[in-house]
Amino acid sequence: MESTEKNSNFITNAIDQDIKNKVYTDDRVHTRFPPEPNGYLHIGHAKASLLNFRIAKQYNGKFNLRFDDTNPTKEDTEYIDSIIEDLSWLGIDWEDRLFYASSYFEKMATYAIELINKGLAFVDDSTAEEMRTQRGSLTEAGTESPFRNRSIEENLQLFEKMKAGRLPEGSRVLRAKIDMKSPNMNLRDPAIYRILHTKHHSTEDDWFIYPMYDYAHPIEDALEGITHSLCTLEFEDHRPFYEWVLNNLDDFKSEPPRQIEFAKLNLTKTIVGKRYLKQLVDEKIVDGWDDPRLSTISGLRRRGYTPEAIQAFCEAIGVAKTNSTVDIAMLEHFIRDDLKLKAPRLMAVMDPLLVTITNYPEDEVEWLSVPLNQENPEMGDYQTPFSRQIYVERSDFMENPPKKYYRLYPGNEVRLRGGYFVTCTDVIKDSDGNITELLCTYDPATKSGSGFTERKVKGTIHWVSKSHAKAVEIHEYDYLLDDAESISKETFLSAINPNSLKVIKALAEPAVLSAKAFEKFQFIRNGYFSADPKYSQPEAPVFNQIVPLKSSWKPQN
RNA sequence: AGGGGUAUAGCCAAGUCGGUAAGGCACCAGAUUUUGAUUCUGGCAUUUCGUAGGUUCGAGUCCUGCUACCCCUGCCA
Repeated sequence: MESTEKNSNFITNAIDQDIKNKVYTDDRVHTRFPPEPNGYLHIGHAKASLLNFRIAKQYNGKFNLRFDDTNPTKEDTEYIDSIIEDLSWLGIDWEDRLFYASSYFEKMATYAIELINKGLAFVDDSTAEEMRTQRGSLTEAGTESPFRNRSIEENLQLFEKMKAGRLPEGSRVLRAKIDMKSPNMNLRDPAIYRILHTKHHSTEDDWFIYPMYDYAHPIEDALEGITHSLCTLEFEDHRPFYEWVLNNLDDFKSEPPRQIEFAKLNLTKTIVGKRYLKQLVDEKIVDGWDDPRLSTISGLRRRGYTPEAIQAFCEAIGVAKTNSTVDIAMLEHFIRDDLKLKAPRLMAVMDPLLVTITNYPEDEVEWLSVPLNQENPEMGDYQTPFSRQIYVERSDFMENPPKKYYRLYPGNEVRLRGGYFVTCTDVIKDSDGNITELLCTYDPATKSGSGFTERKVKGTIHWVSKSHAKAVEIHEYDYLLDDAESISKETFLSAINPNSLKVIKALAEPAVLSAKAFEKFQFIRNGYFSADPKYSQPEAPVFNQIVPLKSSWKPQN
């Protein structure tokens, strides 16, 4: 259910202050998540969107979804669809508040004219290179554009021509007139409108000019009545301009939104960040945006992660201003935790070794009744077939076991989960010395559920009846990257783990065959698995390993 | 003439007015266990909060100086 106590963080502290100071009418809180539809969402977006959504909820406020579609050269409706799908799946609810920055284009242009009329914006003919030179450097002041002091009248006329599409792309730009000597580069007369004769996915051919993010964003926020505009750390330097825009526009004098910045999410052993994910997709290093190895929302979903696990993870990592890298083990913890009671627990053998139970009748088949999830009795029992020949995991037998090896070895007795105790009597090898089969005997008195308590056994292993075993393809994943500190976002491509996908032909008990896409199981002692939506066929599921089970078993000497 | 940020355990992270370092992950013990899982119990910052000083009865919190790391010179967001 609901977590009883919310962790406080610097953002809720700031909101609490605003409430104390009565900054916003009725102590209202209104947040938003403003993705640009130019790619797929990843776990970092999950953090940001859930943060905004939760804060709104926590203060009985409102939350908007807004597509920041101000750059038609990069954006596409494909991304809009995927973003809506991913956010819905994550459990985020924007009710009827789905907005597009592009629907404010007319108003933004009107506000630009207001700035021109106030002498706060001018049309610049300088080329991009000239502007770069004018801007100065981090340690040197910039110089003013020769077009900076055009008359308001001329600026108005030129801006109108830009807007009407009568000026070529890139030929002019509308700039805010602030301070070329500012130590903050973002205040050195930033461009607020550029000419782009590109078809926009939504406004199509209506516009020839498009607003820049720094200009558009405060207006979008203010128009929607946003109170707390949460964004990532790299925008800290942009905040003064955000405030400049709102301060200089008459409509936004009262209760302007407040920008608060937080740190992006990084994860160990993988890469987060749209730009890098796109590289992996474009260079076909992975199987599309929803490759189960990626940190995209669609990838995590396909891998088998649940919204609940991602929500719990995002809550647990908190939010702060420290640049940090969260251990991927934390993400894995939350999917195990979520699936623990939800997933039926069945048996599948990844690397089969044949076992013949020599004292078990040739043609007999017993249907054993086994709980689907011992920790969740409500799930009930199911039937699984047992017979004279079974497969066990090759790693569950050792001819010369180390100390504290509880599994099968010559002379040792183990429990077959849901079945009987068996004792290994013989090892059969081929001419090369490879083990091809084990001979065991079973004790009929030890049947599961019979109440047998006379002796105990240290090890319980999983198995599958040979004649009932179904071949099932398993995709087992390793991390995309090492944990090495030497890996940076610039060099990560060369550090990609070439063996991150391992395809296994496993043998599973019959019950798994009916698995539908996204259906999840625990394969006992192996981990959590989810039926892949792309490769699974009716009665022939392909499973993605979501995460292995934890194990404290370490072979010693 | 540079500016803006951040430093609390292996990893996240809380720490209102200065009052004697939450929680989670990971890890380590032990108990339970028909999964070496789960569950449970205990351990895990007192030459301690990047560092050196200062103020104070008392400092992670206040002051001063250092250091390290991140961000900023798109007509991207």
